[in-house]
Amino acid sequence: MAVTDEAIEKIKGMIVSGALRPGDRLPKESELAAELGLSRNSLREAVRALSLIRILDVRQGDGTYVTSLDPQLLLEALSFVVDFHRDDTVLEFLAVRRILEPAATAMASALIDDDQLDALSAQLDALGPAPSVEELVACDLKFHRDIVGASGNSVLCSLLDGLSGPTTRARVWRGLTQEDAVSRTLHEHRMILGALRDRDAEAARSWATVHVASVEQWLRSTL
Amino acid sequence: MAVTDEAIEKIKGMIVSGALRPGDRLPKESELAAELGLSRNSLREAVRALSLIRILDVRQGDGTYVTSLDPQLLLEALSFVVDFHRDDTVLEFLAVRRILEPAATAMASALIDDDQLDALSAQLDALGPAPSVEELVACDLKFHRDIVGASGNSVLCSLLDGLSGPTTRARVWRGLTQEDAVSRTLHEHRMILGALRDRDAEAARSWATVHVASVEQWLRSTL
DNA sequence: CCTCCCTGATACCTCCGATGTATCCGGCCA
DNA sequence: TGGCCGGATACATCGGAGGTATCAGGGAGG
Repeated sequence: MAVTDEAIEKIKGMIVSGALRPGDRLPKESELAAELGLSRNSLREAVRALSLIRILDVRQGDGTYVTSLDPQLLLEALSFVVDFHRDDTVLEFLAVRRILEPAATAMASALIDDDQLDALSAQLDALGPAPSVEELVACDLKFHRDIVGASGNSVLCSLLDGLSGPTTRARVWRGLTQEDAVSRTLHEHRMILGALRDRDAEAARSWATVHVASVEQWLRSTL
Repeated sequence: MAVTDEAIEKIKGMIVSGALRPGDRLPKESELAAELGLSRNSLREAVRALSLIRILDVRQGDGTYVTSLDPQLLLEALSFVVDFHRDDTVLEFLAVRRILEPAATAMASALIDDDQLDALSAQLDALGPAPSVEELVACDLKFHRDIVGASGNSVLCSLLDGLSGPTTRARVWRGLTQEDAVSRTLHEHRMILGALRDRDAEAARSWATVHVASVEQWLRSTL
């Protein structure tokens, strides 16, 4: 195995074993390189790779630190990976989202509090009578993100966040090509919100399923 | 932004835009470095980072290639990230798996063919009367992987594969500490298989839920 | 006495050039 | 024809030099 890969494994080992804790500072490049038995150049490759997936946080002039290792942070890297997928696999991502999103919405129905519900209502009302496509997509993303965030499972939340990336483009196209998609989407949002207010987990789950499935159906017929 | 990060973005852009296709070979280090306007050393950091998450495949003495970009390959990187999570977030991962696995099992009930069902049966029968913990865990992983693989959704399959990593340790502990876990697990496996043979999606979903939930419950009571 | 600016130390950033090593391919020999 | 061998190619690794961002501490000014 290459020395750089060894270094990646060793640093990973130090973190997993607990020798390095979240927020800890690593020895400076030259020291760590000497400690691991490789050149600074090769060590930098290892650090850069771990930095890309948010394991390490490098700050010039300061030092290199272990990140918080929060699920949210680590799964952020997922969206980077997801960006590389071509359109023909978008349907598979959407199918997974269709499984997760209804479950998350149902979970949220039991945990979301009144303040959050009011905020969601205000958010929907804030949309003008003729919103732009960009506004609509942003609102849609925030609406679902807030609900999933109330599910109480940060892994689930981050995962859905990452998976929603590739469907965003699809939503834009849909807004551009399908006229009644806007009003239908807003209606579905209000129905989901209503189900959450009623603490009706099954209704919330069903409306979320309908919501994702409509995008899926449209996309399937288009490709 | 640092030149290395710029290089990462540029290479990503070349792939996403289609200028570089899966399997394509990149220009050699020195040429690509000149093309992107940075040193070979800095370029190597970018390439190494993209190599860690399976976007690029570097072969010494040959060249650097774009991988197939299959969802399976890219989500392999997920398990690397998941390894960094501490035990206190295992429950959240397990909760996500509890959502996905039943859905995948239900999907498989409609698609799995007789040969695959026979293979699963043979696999369960192959376990001796007193299997070791390692054998049991390996068998358990393979059993679920094969079923999820029959769901027809490779993204779902890879995702579950990645998420199952951290629960593996839990399963080992369980096998070590809970006496009747072995026979109960095997019984649940047979019931899942029976539901698949009957093409009974709802029964398959329920047995899969029971299966994951039992691990979740045990883990919750232990931590 | 407190605040602001400057300066030095520290640590990462970027580059260059050289050497080692694995792979591929074409020519040579049996 | 088939296998062996050496050159060409491209990545792997190294050591050092100069640049830049950050932080902490000291001194001038209010």
